[in-house]
Amino acid sequence: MKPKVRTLTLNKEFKRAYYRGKRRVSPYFFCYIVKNRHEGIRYGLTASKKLGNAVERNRARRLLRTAFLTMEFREKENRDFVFVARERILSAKMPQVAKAMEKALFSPEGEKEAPQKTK
RNA sequence: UGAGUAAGCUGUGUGGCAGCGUGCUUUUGCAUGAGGAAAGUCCGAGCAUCACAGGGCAGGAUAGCUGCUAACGGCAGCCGGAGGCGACUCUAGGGAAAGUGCAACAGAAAGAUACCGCCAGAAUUUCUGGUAAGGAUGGAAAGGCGAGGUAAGAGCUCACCGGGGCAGGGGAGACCCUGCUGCCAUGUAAACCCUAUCCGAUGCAACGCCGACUGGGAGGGUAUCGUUGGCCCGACGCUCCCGAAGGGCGGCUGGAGCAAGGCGGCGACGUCUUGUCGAGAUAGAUUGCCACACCAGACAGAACUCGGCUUACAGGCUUAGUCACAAG
RNA sequence: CGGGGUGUAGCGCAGUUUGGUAGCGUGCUUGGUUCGGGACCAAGAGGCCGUGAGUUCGAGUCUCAUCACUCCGA
Repeated sequence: MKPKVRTLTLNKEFKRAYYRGKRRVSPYFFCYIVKNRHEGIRYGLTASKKLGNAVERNRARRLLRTAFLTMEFREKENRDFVFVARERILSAKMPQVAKAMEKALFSPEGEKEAPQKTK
């Protein structure tokens, strides 16, 4: 029922998302969305060392992956998603993360263009 | 009953639905799926590639003895030392008469001497000689303490204690015991150093195979170079780089393996029999929801594999000694 | 997987080799100078040397363990 979802692996693809992508913010993660050509839906997960030890990083990635795979997409969509975990996700539960992701991905059309960087 | 010591075990469990990795079946399922530290990467090995006639220097590591082990800087038992009433715990524990260095300040003096003092002589407030018993300084002051002895003193002599040497005895050895002799040289080697033993280098991103020379690249750069283009993405060029870096497969999990029992040993451990197969990912797999139980779940996630060490850790459980009090 | 470096006053750094007194610049406080401020001059405060053990008479310094940050190679 769902199309096969590929993962992003190359450093190049992540950097492209950071430079070109649209940035969404949530208390639990950042999300970079960028269009691609004919690749379908792809996603990449990032949990930095600042987040905690290996157990906590694994948990953050698991929550994001499980939440992402339950999302429903249109048939012929070509997009890359890159998620960067934030610290608060460690104290979150699954329904909260799923709700936040739904809001970040499908909500308002008036999507912000990579909002003001603090620097 | 209270206090305290040592050793070890466990590390949420069960069920349902959905989902993930691997293997086998094949399109439906079945089996299996993180730890005692998987961690830190501090040691030791296996394995792989390269180098290599033999030896030495340099450099590094270790440091009581005997054993265990594939090996070790690990472990066991014992010896010496330190702490504790005790159970017990801790211990980098070779060499300072091979040599060099250092010991601030204080103190007269830091292994060499006389400041005060004491005694003797000259001399009349100083000099000479003797003296380490006393004072003072210091972490350390002429082996310690008592008696004899002396002008005053001193291992000068003696008893005890301590240290060195020699002899005898015990022990596998470290070392211990006894006797004799007879007191000159402090500390520091986690200062240089000396002695003994050990160490070739690199690490699974090792290494092997497939695929490629009309050249190839699926690598890096360029959000600020060029072409295409209104702009963005993208493609091609450009430039840097590679000589297979990328990809696929092997290496990759059956091993100094694990469990139970017997035998040998104080023990570390060895050996025999029987049984058993318990992750193998490659951006990296264990989760989500529900139910029940327990006073409620800590530290924490395999990345080639083992043996140790070190560090982190909620709660629970077991065993063996000790001391104090009370009762028998 | 492997190999290094750093941690000292609010901030930036010496001192560690060769163990005994912890210093420099800037900032801070007080006083002077000026009508006032700045600059300048003088004086002063501020440090359990990342943490914990050990060696030593004595440790910022030597040894071991540990924590944090950071760099390099494959």
